[in-house]
Amino acid sequence: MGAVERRARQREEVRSQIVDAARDIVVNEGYHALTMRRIAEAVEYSPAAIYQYFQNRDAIAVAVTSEGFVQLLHAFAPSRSLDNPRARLEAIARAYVDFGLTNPQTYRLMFMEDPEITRALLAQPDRNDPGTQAYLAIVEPIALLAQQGAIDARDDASVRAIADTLWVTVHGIVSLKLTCPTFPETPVDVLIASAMRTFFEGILKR
Amino acid sequence: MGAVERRARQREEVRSQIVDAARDIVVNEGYHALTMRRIAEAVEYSPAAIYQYFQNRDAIAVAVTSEGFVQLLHAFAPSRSLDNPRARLEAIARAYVDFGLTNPQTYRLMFMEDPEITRALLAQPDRNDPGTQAYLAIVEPIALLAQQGAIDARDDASVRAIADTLWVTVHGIVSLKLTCPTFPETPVDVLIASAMRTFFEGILKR
DNA sequence: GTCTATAGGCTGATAGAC
DNA sequence: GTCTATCAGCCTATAGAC
Repeated sequence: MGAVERRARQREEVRSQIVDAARDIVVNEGYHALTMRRIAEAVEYSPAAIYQYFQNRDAIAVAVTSEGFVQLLHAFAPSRSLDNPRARLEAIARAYVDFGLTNPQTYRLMFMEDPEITRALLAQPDRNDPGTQAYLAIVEPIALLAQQGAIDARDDASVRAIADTLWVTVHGIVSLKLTCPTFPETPVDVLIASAMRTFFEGILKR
Repeated sequence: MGAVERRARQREEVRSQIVDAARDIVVNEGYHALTMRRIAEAVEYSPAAIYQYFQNRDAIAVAVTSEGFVQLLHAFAPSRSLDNPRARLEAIARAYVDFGLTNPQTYRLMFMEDPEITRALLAQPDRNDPGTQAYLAIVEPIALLAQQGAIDARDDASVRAIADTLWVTVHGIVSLKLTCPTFPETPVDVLIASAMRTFFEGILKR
């Protein structure tokens, strides 16, 4: 026993060192700085060696982005204990914006940079990937509100339309602030409060 | 008369040929393809000659982006004839999303790529640049609604907070669709209808 | 003003030795 | 598996001839 498993383990070890190094480069210098040479330098291998572990640079970028979705899902964890669906949604929305603003380069990679990378992780029908899980964390409380009759949403598509409305709002806050930090001038906490208030006033029946 | 003015005119002519070529490259291939060599090839000059007209590549990118803001402002023009502030806002919001989706590479350059380029055009106190004009096109109808007592907005900052809420919403729709064209699945016309309905239900007093 | 030539970098990816 | 060496490009920007 052992030799095969040990080698597989060592291989995984090196792979994760590569992804760790790549993540550090992206976080500190942005996606544009993610080159095979820089990664190789960081893990103290030759650039050629990296290709034994990843087919190309894109595959490494996808691995880093995938980690980002895991982190985002983790950022949602505390909110999930809230029973009240509105409170949960609001906590998730704030966690989302907070995640994006505190991990700007990761967020850019996940949602603003290369559609191919984003598609590789979000466009799959697989309902167990972290990206879809994060999405469902938004959909579920909305479905609950619909069930309770608190909002108007006859079918599944209507529930998802409202969830997507919330998603584009928080994504809009993050992505605009990342590219235009000073204009518009509304501070981000005021902006998110206004957006949340407007959203709930807009969807809740009265 | 003549010699000095003619040279200035010719100079402007070449400058605008350069910007036109740069815009075509961005529109057809994206910002990453905007290189001095490609621009020079398109205008049939040597790369070195371009530096007689622009200090560097960034200055050309700023000029292209600036044109984008002019185009955006033009896209708003038809909406401005609408007297009803809500109808005007809704028309502007739809024009905004339409502009972003039909000019994806220009939109990326304006709002999703390089914060330096965006700042060069948006962060100035100058209230006459097209970017600020476009922003004011959103602020004004909101101020009107506030004046009419249709919404709750005591002061200027509150008006701007609501305007910014609308802006991040439409920006969120465009920028998410540009990077994730297929996920979320809500079609863009349904999404914008939901977002507009939610926004107005959310801000209008009843 | 415009050119050629070039400095001085950078990139992803691969062949072939060990 | 890992290396060195290299292919085959790409880039911005400038010096200096004309």
